[in-house]
Amino acid sequence: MELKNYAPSKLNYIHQITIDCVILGYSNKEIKVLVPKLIFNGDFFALPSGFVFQDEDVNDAAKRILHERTGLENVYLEQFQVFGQAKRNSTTFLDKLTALNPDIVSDQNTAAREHEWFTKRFISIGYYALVDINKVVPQKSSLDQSISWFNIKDIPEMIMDHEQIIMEARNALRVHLDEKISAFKLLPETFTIKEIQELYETIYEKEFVRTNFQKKILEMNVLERLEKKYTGAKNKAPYLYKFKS
Amino acid sequence: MELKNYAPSKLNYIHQITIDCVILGYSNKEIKVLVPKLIFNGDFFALPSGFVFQDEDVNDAAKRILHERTGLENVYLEQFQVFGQAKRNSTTFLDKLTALNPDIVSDQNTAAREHEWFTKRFISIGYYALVDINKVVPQKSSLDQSISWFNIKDIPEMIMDHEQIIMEARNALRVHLDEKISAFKLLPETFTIKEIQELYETIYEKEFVRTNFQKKILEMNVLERLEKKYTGAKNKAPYLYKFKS
DNA sequence: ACAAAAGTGTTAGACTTACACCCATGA
DNA sequence: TCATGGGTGTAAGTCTAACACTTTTGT
Repeated sequence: MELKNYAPSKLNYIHQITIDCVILGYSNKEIKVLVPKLIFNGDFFALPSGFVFQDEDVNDAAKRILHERTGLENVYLEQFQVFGQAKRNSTTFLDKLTALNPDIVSDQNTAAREHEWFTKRFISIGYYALVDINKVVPQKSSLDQSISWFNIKDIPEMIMDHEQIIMEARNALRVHLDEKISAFKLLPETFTIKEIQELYETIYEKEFVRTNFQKKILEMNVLERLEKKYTGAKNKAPYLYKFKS
Repeated sequence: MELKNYAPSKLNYIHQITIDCVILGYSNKEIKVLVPKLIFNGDFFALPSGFVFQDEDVNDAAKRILHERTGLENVYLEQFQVFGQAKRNSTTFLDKLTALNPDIVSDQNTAAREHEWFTKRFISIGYYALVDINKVVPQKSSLDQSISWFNIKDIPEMIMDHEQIIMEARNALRVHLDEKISAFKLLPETFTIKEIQELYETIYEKEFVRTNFQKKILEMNVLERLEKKYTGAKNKAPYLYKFKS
């Protein structure tokens, strides 16, 4: 494969800044991260990333990158940390990449220019996004071979410090969860209290007492009670709720 | 005045990234911010700022900038937010500056190069620092006419969005205060509980009940009780404390 | 009627808040 | 001995955690 059509150095981007998005979803009592696998030979996994155009707000760049991979707009998105270590460059990654992909660039001009772009040290601005996993149709970028959801507890080896970025995103989420719960979009439109509880238990990796959890959530006053949900199970049907808007 | 000796474009800095430091101190029941006034004609106030060297950690750059202005090392320093609006450039500031300072650069090469450096759009990484105001001997940089402490409630008009950056720093401090007991970095080596209380009241702009505050602080288990402090006042002498290390 | 799960109520303990009280200090 | 402010104790109120009780569902 060739990089002809991927030449960030030609575009009007700010240099040495990347945006890395940790896109979080929830299903099956697991927090999932949307992780692309790159097209190159060798198993390279990298967070959905991108650059900032000269005339673009940083937050808008993050929204754009998120939209490209998920097709979603109006997603909950939060800038949580800057990763700015000096040795934070792609050299190791690129060495491995070019060793495994000798034919990666044929045109020497492109090679030199893109090599210069990519071997520079990057400062990364970390964002995390919370999405309704059922609404997302993951989109590959031109550099992606595939893109899929991974359990956050079972992330493959990733390039550079991307595993650390994911873990810091989870820490930030834990800190913010309660105070911003109604903004969160990890659940479908309607849901039962049990489902919220399972979500909380997954995020914090601990269990909550059912009856107290129910009260705590209801007393937050952010839920609107809807009809009951009859599943056919031989027990009392739970109410459905949605977030007040 | 001339800019001959200040030519960031010549140095090996990362482009389009600045670090802005909100240096916070405390005295006289006021939170103070260390604000330099620039050497140019016209009243230009700007946060202590700087750039990141190619081979330098972002956090280290912040420490360096802080050290330059305060002479202090091992200061409490926290990265709190990235300011990344696209229209966040110095154009307005530079227009005003050059209008008021027509002789600012004599050498046309320098002028052009530095102009290009400064008119680009910058992404700023905001840090706040908490310092013992008595230990700081504020240092002017080569661009500063003066540097002094301002009550955070009485900040002069500043360039670009620097006033907003200060307010966001205060918000971040309020959120972090208890959990990181960072407040103690604002006090001298030894202090009374009354002094901590006044500090808290200043930061949160609200009053606390003396007796309960005392208990809360002592129960944090981070203070070591020292000798009494005899001031000559005709009342019981309070204990001095220091922060356990 | 029964098991299972949802929803509500109740009680003990922990933590907060308000304030009473005593103590040390210097005039 | 008095006024002042520091330090401690206590009682009421609020919040939290554990769990008992009641309700609803389908077999």
